[in-house]
Amino acid sequence: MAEDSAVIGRSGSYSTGVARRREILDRAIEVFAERGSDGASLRQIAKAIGVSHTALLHYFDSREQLLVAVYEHAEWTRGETHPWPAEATAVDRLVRAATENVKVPGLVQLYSTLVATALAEESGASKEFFTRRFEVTRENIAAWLRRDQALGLVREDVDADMIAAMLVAASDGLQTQWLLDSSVSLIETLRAFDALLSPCPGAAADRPEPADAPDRD
Amino acid sequence: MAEDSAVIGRSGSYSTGVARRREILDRAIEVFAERGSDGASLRQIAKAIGVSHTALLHYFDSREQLLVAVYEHAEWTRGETHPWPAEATAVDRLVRAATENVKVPGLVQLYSTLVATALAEESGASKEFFTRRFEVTRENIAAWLRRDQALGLVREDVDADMIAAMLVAASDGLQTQWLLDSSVSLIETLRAFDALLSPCPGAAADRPEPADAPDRD
DNA sequence: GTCTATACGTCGATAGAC
DNA sequence: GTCTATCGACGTATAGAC
Repeated sequence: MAEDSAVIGRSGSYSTGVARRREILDRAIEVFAERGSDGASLRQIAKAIGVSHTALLHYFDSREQLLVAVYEHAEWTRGETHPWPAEATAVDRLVRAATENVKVPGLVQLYSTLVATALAEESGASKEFFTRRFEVTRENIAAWLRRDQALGLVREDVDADMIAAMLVAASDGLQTQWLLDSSVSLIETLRAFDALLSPCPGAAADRPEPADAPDRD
Repeated sequence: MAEDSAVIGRSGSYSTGVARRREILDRAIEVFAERGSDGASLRQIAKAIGVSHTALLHYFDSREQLLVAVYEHAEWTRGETHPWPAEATAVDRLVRAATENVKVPGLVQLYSTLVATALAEESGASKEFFTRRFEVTRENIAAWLRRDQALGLVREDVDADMIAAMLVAASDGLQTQWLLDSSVSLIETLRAFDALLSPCPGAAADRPEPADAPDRD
């Protein structure tokens, strides 16, 4: 992920390892995007790439670690492209992420499968990855929420950390419901948080400044 | 589920089928509650019950249908016991359901696994069961929300059906996060919906009655 | 109807040859 | 680095005992 940028510029000889690893991940992402996580056995992924399934285990310790790496790589590849406008709110970011996710149902399926695996195991690659990932995601959203609060866009009588967990949960859960029944209005429902989180018009309101100076802690 | 009550009271001879089926489900629920969904292979469940694994397939068409039946039966068994106080709000009910769920992590794991399976398959028992289940759950919560709105407990500027989907999603997602990291305050975060959904103090407010007359449709 | 025994194909994983 | 061979466990199907 970050490590290879320090390696691939070298002589080109032993960089083939990480380059090949990346090729495998890129191709595996396509497999998931096209066929979903149904044909996701190690042997079927290997066949789609054109190698034996044991070859994959030379780059990844297990099937589970391969799948986690695929999801991580897909997320990273996608996140690289377009920057965020500075004025985007926390809900704005959730909405865009969800919009992009539903375009690739196979990856949402993969996400759901891996989270279920993480819940079921005593310990393992999935568990550690997703525990950490939820933690980071919650922290990011909480920071945006605090900025939104400082800007007067979000009511201040709620705890940003709790709302962050709630937003992540709602986003995940709504994507699940949407995949099962597309009549569930994913984006609209996420947008409903705008109304729930906006400061009440006649509220007490001893807000410090009208805008502009976010007092981050 | 409802069908057997019309059968088991009969002569007692051919009712042994559904009785045995029920025994299997009861024992399987214990297995999941004790060991989670890790040792959830057909063969391991059969061993815990004390029969060969093929015996299970005489009562259930496949492993997947057995697992769905286990979850359904566990949910039904639990729901039988205690009635709801009439004054409980939609959020109250979510909170109690979540409180009971986290007492049996194995069943939450099973739920998560089955939902992931439902998302991954083109069609199948899990997909149909959970699509329908989400639909029913959303409708129930939406009805409670509309009652809460009529009672003046929930703001009326939001759509009950959308909020229902949001509440189900948040509840599912928060249970997932809680299982991975118990520092996430599941109940408190669900309770935060009370503040988000309560009518704003100084809002426009052309509410019909102060309380007391829920106009159910 | 209830259940065991057996077999088939596939799975993730390992060991060792080239 | 990639292969073949092999392992035990899996879900499923079938035949037949009681």
